[in-house]
Amino acid sequence: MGEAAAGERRQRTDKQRNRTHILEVAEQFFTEQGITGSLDAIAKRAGVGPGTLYRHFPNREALLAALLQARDEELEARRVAIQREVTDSRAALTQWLQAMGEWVSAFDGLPDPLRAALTEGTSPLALTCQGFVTTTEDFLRAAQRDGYANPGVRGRDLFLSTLATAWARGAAMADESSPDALVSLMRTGWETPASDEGPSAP
Amino acid sequence: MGEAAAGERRQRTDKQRNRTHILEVAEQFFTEQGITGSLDAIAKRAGVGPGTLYRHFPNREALLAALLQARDEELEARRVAIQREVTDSRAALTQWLQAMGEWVSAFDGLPDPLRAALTEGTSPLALTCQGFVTTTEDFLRAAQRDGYANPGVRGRDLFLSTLATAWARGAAMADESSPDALVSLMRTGWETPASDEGPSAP
Amino acid sequence: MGEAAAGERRQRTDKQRNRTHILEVAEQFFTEQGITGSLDAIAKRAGVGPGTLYRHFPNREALLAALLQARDEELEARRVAIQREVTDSRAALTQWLQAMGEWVSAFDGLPDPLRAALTEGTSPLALTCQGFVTTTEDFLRAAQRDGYANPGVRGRDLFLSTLATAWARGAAMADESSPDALVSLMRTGWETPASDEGPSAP
Amino acid sequence: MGEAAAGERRQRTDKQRNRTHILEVAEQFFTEQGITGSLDAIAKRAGVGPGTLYRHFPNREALLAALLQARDEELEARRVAIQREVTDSRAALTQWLQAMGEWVSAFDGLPDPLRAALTEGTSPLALTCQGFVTTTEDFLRAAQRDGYANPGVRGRDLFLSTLATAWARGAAMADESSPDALVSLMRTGWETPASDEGPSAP
DNA sequence: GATGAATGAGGCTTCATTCAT
DNA sequence: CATGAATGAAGCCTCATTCAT
Repeated sequence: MGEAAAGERRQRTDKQRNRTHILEVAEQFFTEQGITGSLDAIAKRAGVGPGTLYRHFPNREALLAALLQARDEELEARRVAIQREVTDSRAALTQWLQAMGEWVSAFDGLPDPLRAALTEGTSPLALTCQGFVTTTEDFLRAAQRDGYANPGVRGRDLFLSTLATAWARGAAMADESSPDALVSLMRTGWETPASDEGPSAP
Repeated sequence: MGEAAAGERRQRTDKQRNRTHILEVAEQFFTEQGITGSLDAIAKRAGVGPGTLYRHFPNREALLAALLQARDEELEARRVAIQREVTDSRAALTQWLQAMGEWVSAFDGLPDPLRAALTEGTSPLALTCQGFVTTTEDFLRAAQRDGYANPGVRGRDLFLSTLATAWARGAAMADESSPDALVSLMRTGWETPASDEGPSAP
Repeated sequence: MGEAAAGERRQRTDKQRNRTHILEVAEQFFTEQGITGSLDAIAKRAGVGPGTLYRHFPNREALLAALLQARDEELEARRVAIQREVTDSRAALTQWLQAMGEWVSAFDGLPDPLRAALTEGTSPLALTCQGFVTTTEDFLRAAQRDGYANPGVRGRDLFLSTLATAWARGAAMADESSPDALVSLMRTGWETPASDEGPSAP
Repeated sequence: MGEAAAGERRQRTDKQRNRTHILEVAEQFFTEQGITGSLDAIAKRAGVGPGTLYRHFPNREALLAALLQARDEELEARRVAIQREVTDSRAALTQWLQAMGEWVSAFDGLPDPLRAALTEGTSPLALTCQGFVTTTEDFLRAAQRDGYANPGVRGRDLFLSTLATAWARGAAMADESSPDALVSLMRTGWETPASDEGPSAP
């Protein structure tokens, strides 16, 4: 218990540095093994006791949230860039969806807790999700206003669809073309645009 | 064949009965608790030892595969009915996608192993998946031939998309409109059909 | 997980023998360390995996109950002997209380779960407790009928008091005379019998 | 002493204030949750670091001892009142025992460390216990001198018995009559006063 | 073929205690 | 002196899988 080898005790490093280090390790770990890997293993790899990990991040979701927050800034920057540089609201929405799609594909298994957070609200990830939905709504609204996007579509649906697409991409998608196919499906659907008359020759 | 010893036949009968019973129990169990519950619990509920379960189905996927195969007949019947009764290839594809969507939503969590089976091929579920893809291709080909479906779309993509939609539906989707929204998204996409000219203001 | 070193796998011994062995080990362990020792440690000492211990005894109380059941027979024999051989109902009650007192002092800390079981009823120990109360009531009733025991006293109180006395005895009672003192206190109280007149000088 | 630096005095004052606050919080905490709760939780609730708690009270027993010492004054007052106002030594002893019984029931689980302290002597609670024993001896001696209490009884036994009774009362004693029953048992015992002859009708 | 006992790694979590700052 | 991050042993429990009977 308390009588741990005192000599071996890791010097108290700067808390922030430690936290950062854990995050780095977790990032790598999740990248390799997906987000369901053991937290203890992360602690071990980071060279800290499980209690330390627990102190910083009381559960997997909290760790995940912290991890994603760091990446958030990147995405935020991308969002700003799109809004600033892409004047075409259709292209803007497309690019935003792609950026978001990449983001939620960061780790294998990530879409699952995000989906859960979307509906449960109690998760630390809920805020992140909400932000995504809101931003998507912004882009979508512009596209709809310009007649580029179907009026019935909601931002939330697009986010969920993006999650689903990322989920489908999964860990190892042997078929490289599928990811794009799904994105494209989400964009144009499988149905040919309804022209006034029926198909050419039934 | 016919002259098999009575004892052997009796055994076979028992074994078959056992297998069937396990499947029934598993079906109920998975329906209630999702597909990630403990196999031991299923064995216990079925009144057999875990070894027996294991003998029939060496792992969770095998059990799942057998379970789905049993349900297959229902879906197969639906497929036949669609092909026989629905002459419009677009409606046929739509109905098939819906049927498939319901099917892969049978148990909470089912889309995950199905996706895995789609890419790994070694899974006992792979065959099932392949059957879906093939059937989807059939319907899709007809719709494409009639000009109802975009030519670039592949059966595999539609199946994967159906899986993704089922995944998004998930266990508890508070927002009831989302499932339909996703299906519709998959069908028509978010983008407005490209008319000849661009939107009012590019 | 499942890929445990197969060669080292302990041969499946007779289940009963194994169970008995665990009980023996637990008995010794609890005797040494009190009943709050780690169950994992018991498993380890018994040379079985924690799962095995858990299979036989799903929790500490169950293990305890099994352990006590074995001792129960001994106590039961003692009860029968007292009832058969001790004609004096006062002596009989006294002896029974002593026997019970020894029984509940079997392990350090045992009185705690027994007390809990007495009030909660859901514990596997509840039955045991109830049996004690009932038997105590039998002896007590006889003593009361013969005018040896105060009418207001209830069997349940005597059992609880016996528990409390055992608790007080605790692990290490340096003062050897205290246990007896408490028993005697429970028997005669601290107050001098109320004679007709008050004391000599108030 | 008087010429101590102002800074030092300020520190001392702060420290004292801190200590007092911790005690208040601990009192409430133990009252709510029993004495086995986590010390960290107390520190947190008190708004100090665990190190601070530890500095003031090197372990749970020390904290408890300090806590009880604070409550001691109340009991002490009660003792004085009894000694001053209750002239009947029997009533005095009774009242003291009751006061003490209430005192040791202050927190759920308190009797355990007190018992330990009684036998181990090294505990910070030992002094408190010793005080109780001594006071009990005083009251008891008077009662014995007046012929109200049995000569063989010792103060220590009465204290231990009081502890045991408090333990039996425990957290949730469904049966409301038991506590009183035990107290009364301790007072008069279960046995009818030994008259010269045997019982009325054997 | 059926059984179900056994396995045991490994997940999560808690918390008394230390000690750098 | 106060702080609170860090420690890490240790507890509990689960469950896929094996294999003697």
